[in-house]
Amino acid sequence: MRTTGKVLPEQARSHNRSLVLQTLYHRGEMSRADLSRETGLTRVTISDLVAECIADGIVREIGVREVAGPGKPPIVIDIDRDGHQIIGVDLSGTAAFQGAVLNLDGHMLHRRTVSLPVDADPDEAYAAVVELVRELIAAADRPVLGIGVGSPGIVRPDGTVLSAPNLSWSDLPLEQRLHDEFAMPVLVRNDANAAVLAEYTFGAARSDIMLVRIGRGVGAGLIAGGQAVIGGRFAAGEIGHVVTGTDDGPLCACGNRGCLEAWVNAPHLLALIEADPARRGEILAQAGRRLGIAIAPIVAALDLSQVVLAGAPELLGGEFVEAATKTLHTRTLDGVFEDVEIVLTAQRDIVLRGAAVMVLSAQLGVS
Amino acid sequence: MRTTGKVLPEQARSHNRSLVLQTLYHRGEMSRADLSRETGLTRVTISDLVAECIADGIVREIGVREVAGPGKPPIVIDIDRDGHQIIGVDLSGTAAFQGAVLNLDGHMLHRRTVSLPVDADPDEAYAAVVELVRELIAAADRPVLGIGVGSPGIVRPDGTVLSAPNLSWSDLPLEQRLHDEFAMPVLVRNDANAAVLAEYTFGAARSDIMLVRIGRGVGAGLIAGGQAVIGGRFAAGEIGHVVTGTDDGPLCACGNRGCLEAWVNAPHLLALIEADPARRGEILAQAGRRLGIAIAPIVAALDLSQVVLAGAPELLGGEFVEAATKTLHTRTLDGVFEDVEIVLTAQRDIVLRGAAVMVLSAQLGVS
DNA sequence: CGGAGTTCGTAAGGTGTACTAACAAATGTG
DNA sequence: CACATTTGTTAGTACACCTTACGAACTCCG
Repeated sequence: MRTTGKVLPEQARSHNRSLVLQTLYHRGEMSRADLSRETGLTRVTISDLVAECIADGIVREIGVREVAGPGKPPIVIDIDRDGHQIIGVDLSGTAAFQGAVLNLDGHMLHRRTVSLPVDADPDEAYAAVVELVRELIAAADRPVLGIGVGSPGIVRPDGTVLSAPNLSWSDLPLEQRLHDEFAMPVLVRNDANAAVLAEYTFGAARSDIMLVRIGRGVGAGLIAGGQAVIGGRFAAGEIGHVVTGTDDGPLCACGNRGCLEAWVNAPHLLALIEADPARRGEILAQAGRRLGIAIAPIVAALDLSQVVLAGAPELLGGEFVEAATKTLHTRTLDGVFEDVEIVLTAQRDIVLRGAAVMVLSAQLGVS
Repeated sequence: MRTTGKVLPEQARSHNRSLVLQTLYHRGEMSRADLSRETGLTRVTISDLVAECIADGIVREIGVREVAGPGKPPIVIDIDRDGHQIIGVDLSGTAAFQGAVLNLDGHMLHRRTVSLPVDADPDEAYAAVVELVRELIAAADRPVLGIGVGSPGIVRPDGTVLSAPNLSWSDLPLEQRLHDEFAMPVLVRNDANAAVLAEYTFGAARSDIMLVRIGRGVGAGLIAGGQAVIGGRFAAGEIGHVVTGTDDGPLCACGNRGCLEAWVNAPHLLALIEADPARRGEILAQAGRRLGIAIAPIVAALDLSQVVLAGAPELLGGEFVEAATKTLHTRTLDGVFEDVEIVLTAQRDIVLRGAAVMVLSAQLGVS
């Protein structure tokens, strides 16, 4: 694969520092000697790296571990999970923006919401984001590590929102403008990409997963081989308007017929169920089958271990996920893909927590 | 993303060495000063790295460039593209195995073939591979950099063929056994993965592509963000038995109906055309549409820039690729995926050349 | 035609990173 | 209580890349 760029000793050091933090983050409290065994770096190097992290206030010494057996008792250290805080923002709501102050573990400490006027113009929407972030920074009671934002639409890796129809944004350098405004690290990414990061970091750690968000629209975030998939046009995961099946289907807002989003969007399903409550199970199963049809080629092509759904559990939880799983299995090769799971995420506020992971990853190298 | 492992200074050096070779490989002849500007490393470091590569016989000084302008004329250096040779092997044929000796540019210097008895048992098939490699090594007239093998079936990253039904192989540690046999670097990978590497290295350099091989079977190799996609079960690209469409379809060898492979495999298309030559165009267009249906979700999910087809050009070249492209565009979101191309590869012997790239990549860090 | 300026490649010495070797501190074991 | 074991630190070494400086070879211009 293409070599990316030169590596200087300094960068190697920061890589090893990230390795230490990553290990501490996921394994929890441990001694320097444990870290040395875990990472393969020598105790001397670990001591040096840890001293640096302690000086930065990222790591702290907990105390001495009482241990049976010979030898000097180890000093237990850990990430100082409450020493810094992260601002997470979710712009995917239709009527309001959600925000939260989180600790480094991704736990929500304070929540804020700003409602968005109907048909808000781009500047109003931006002003609402700024107001939300300002409130959150005021609510934070520890140094803030950075601001993570999950935005709908297509977002460039530099945090420019190329197009977000719901917010009437196009080519908005949101990350840059928020950075200028608040003078701290800012990361802006697509909402579904943020969500899959949360699942990857806080959920069962598979290295190949797809997370499908089903709400008013449908969008996915993908991780392949432990790497987020971005795409050449930064539009990876935009599967909402893939035509699903060869038998026509409902009319979609985009003008086509049979788009996945037209089949399975939440308001559509709720309307169908309200019109005929008795057929609820059948309606949900039909929608689940359509999801299975759409994702089967993706699961096979990427050899995904797991597909995670995020959306209203009362819609997606029962007949929907069962029908989707069954359809996925009947439409892919037996013996290889028969153990692929479709599950609902256990995470609440998955975009907010994903936005926090973005900051963790960029600032500490942890995810 | 998960940090992979510790980085020692020695590894940083080998990374930078690969960067130098990579740059030289793709840009061709240039001076040390050019390399310094291109890579960002200083002239001093470049001189050091280049000296090491020259000592290893990988790089050579070509001569002094005649140049207009002031300053000392540069000494032009380049990869010694004919100083070493690579053995490439393609096991995807049904009646015979193909092999070749290639130079570092991927040009074929000598070809060999061994025919495979019908219903060969696993040991006979393995013996045929050994014989082929032995002949190729004898034919090579420069030091051999390594042996690359593209095998059908599911291949683990360590070169163990987990299952290759056509060859009756299962859990065959082919890479290890060939390494024991020939005492030189050996790389065994899936044939479609090898093919996409060839396309990536020698074709137009997009960083997100899928290559679909259509012959007796259908298989794909994927590169996302410049990284080969492997998959949790090492089965990425196994899209042959994805059911395509919701209107039944032809019976597949696997027992299902409507698999992509059942729709578009070459013998099937040839049989249909022979039965009714007048409908040739219609038959090919129908098959192309099925391919478009199957890959549309994959293109959208990964945001691929290009889908490359490898197979018989007389089948895939005309109506097939046109219908596939049109279907892909009508089934994905307009304005985002409308410029995705489906093209036939310009490469001949793409698996052989991909096998050579595997060796280049492993030994020199070049791809 | 000779000096100034430019570019290339190399040499010498400095900085940063991780390593090995060795040691003090704190504990369990015979 | 001597000894082994484990932890964390100190001292010195190896390595990679850097900055600075210089000789070589060429062009340009007075």
